[in-house]
Amino acid sequence: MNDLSIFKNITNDEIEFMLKCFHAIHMTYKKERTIISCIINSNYIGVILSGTANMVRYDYKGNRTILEKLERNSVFGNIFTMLGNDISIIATTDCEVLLIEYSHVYEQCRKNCRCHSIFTSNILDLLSNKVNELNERLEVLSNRSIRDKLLSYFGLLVKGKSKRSFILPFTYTELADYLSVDRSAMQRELKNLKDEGFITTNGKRVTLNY
Amino acid sequence: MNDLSIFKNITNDEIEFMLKCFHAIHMTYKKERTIISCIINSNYIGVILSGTANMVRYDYKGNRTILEKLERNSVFGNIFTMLGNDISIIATTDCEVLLIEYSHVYEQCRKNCRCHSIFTSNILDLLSNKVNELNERLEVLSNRSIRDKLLSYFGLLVKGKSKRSFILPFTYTELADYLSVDRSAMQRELKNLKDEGFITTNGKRVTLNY
DNA sequence: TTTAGTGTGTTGCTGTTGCAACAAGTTTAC
DNA sequence: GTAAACTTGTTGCAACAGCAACACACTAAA
Repeated sequence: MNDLSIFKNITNDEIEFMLKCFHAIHMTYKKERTIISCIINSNYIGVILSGTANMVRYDYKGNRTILEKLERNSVFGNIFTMLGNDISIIATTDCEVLLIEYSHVYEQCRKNCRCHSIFTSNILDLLSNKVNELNERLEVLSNRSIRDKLLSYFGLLVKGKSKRSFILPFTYTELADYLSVDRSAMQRELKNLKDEGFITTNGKRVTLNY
Repeated sequence: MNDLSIFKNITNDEIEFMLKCFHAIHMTYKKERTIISCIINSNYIGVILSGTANMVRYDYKGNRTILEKLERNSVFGNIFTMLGNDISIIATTDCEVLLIEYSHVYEQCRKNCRCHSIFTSNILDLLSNKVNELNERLEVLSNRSIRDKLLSYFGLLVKGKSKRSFILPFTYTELADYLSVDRSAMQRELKNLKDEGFITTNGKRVTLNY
């Protein structure tokens, strides 16, 4: 458990203690199921322990936007993204999720434990990371053409890596919904990029040749 | 000063003390000037005390994107948005800015003052707000057409208000760069919306008729 | 093993958008 | 008060993107 960002610098013993103190709930969800807190009206933080899920929104036209890909270590909840009628989280494989009521974090617990302040500081780090991710996502979406959206997103996926090659975390259908573009138009543009030699693909493996 | 979100629940006396403790710097910038910290490599938080500014990014094609409109009470800095070679903040009127080194916030000051923990908690609130704003911005940009981007953005501007009317915080040229669309195409779409009776405009005052 | 469902790849058509260009109105600075 | 710089409003044109449709994988369930 202490490999999770939310529990960074906290020992396993402390984590066990905290989970009781915070009344944390351990949930499992089958593939395709909607992950919603059983305590929908309260503020909670969810942590993905295993499996993958997509945070999605459907607009009034029925267009799906994939807001975020969630996997082990990902967090969600109202302090990160308000989940409402239009936004939901769908398990893309079987999932284990930990739910923590946020009120227990705000209200200093009686024992005034050391781990509590570390936990709060971890939440701050997670929030700061979230802001970063959103800024990157914004940079991708602010491109005016599908081509530039693709190249901008691919650029992010190789950032900091030595190889200019990666495995797409999405199906191509999902990718289109992540970039907020029409799938067939995106497919066409991918073909153009391949024909012009900018990229090479092999299934979900993409290599940038520039 | 204690009307500023970053100093919420802190008395003016305490603020004065903190500003010394944090080695805060008070800067002024003339209209059109770039607001950059004189301590560019360190982490700082900037607070706009007066005036307005735009956070902008220029892509490789020279397209400008307005990321955010800043005014009194707005904050910026690396924990919110990494300011680099491509992103900068330009004063749109004369500005007063307060710069606070973030290291002073992390490292608990020797006096272990009450206000310090309130300050940290305020930063957390600001981060959480920032995440919210970014999510809203994302919702606007994820619309596929200019029309839907406009309507989605206008919807945000009247959200929670009783009147379905507002003054645009941007010039129309800036608005196009905020929505990441071509200005003339946007102008054309605004005209369509007016012709179809969805909106009425009078200078920067926009009224929604639905 | 068959079938239903979903992802991938492709194309024609059409409406939308970006670009360039220009005129007219406004603001700012000298 | 005038010139320069910028914003607003408009249009034609060409490129692009969205939509619908279909064929062909591949996967998962019956």
